[in-house]
Amino acid sequence: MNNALLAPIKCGDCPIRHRAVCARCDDDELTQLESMKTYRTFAAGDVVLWRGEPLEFVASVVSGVASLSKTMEDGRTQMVGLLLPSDFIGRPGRTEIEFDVTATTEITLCCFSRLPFEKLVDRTPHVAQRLMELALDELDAARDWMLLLGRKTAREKIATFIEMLTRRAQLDQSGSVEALDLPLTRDQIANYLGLTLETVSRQFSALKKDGIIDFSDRRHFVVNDLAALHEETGDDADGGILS
Amino acid sequence: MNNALLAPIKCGDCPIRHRAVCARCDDDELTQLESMKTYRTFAAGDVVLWRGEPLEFVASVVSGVASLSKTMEDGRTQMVGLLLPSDFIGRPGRTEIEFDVTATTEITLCCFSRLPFEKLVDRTPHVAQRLMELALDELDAARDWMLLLGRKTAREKIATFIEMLTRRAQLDQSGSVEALDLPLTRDQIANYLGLTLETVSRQFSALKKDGIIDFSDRRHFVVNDLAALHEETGDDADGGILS
DNA sequence: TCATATGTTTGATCTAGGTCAAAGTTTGTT
DNA sequence: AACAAACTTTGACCTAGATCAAACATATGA
Repeated sequence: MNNALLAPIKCGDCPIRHRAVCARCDDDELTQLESMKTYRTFAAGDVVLWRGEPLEFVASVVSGVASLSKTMEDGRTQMVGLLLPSDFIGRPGRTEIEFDVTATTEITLCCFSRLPFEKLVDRTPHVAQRLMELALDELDAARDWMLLLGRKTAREKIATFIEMLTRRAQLDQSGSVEALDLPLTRDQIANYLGLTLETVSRQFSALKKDGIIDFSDRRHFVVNDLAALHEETGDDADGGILS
Repeated sequence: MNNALLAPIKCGDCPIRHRAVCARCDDDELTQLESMKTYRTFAAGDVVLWRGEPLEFVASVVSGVASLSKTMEDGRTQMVGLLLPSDFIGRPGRTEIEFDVTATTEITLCCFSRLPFEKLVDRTPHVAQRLMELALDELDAARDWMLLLGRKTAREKIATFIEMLTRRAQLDQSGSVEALDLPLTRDQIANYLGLTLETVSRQFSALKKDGIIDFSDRRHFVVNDLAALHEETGDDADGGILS
């Protein structure tokens, strides 16, 4: 199978590459997708989807960041995923989700109505194949995170998180060396890493004191030494966390 | 779509229902599957697949239990999944895995060579659909486990684990009330739950002291009070962990 | 501009679960 | 039966990270 043909492509005027769509889609398919496309914007803090709510659309993140999270009865919450630009929301064949999706920054989604989209998927096996790819990528990411949650120290967790944000930013913005956006509050980061917000703050301070990162303000950081940062993640040389 | 048609069915003389195969498979497809089927048995402790090793086969677990695990350079390990009878091993479109698969008890797999199986999948969209279902189930299970690893106490983790084993046993053996098999050592359970083996042992002792479970020997337990056990899991009434 | 709300940092203290150590159990082997 | 290897339990102690508390920033709005 030709991998180039499976590479994600741009779709209309979206600034991102839709991972669910690829160069094997013919013009007719792309036109159909284009015609069912609508944009939706949510403010930081808005809930995009509640757990158990019927799914009306699938979507790609065009800009901004959203979180997937699970909450226990007593309020303890754990993020189970982060949606960054170009990530896909949708579960082929499922009509609901079992976690909340919340915008952590202002976010714009490129939405496709679920039913027409699924009909298109049923007719086009290579799109179905691509969605399977995405599901397996998410599964790999979830399992990497299980290792992080179960076995890493607070410092390793923070280093892994910053490295992941840096990698993603490099992928998307092709290597700008400016300060990067920290799209979550300390509290949200804590919920992502299985820590408390105080521990997150302390570890940020420690990494800063050690000269590995710097903060221009509390929502923007710079990595001074990527190799040193990687050393702190606990992952082996080639790097465990991807996507 | 008719759900009954998507229910897993028995395949030849396997004592389990293959989740990857369903009643929509026609006789021709079933015959093809039957012809590419081989059984493999591994002793407790054997590695079924190493991380990074090319996948030669996909398989269903017929009997016994295997674990999926990730290991850090310094030896810390975290299980990222358990394979119980009827579970499926295989990643459509992927040629390798990024975790180790190890038999934790003697295990028998019903294997299908990967390439012929994938060709069959490509020809039969409903099997592809079913594999997508399985991937999404795994993803849901992984995310439930992320909540467990990130936010639950040792006691809640142990209770959740025992409840999960009990649920699965009820599903498979239709409600026998005898002692259930504990298919992992204390050390393996610790690696599954993000704990140490000593903590696992102490929590087992505590639950026993509280009359919630009993041990006939160290590899067999009885749940005296399922409702009380559920109370200890931290999950809400309807129960979070499925699979 | 001041006031109030929302985040963040830092310090002091506490504790769940880890670590270290030793004694029991079970299982398999000769 | 006796020994060894593997696994489990229990106790004593320790520590990473949680909890509690207070000061400090930064933003929003009247």
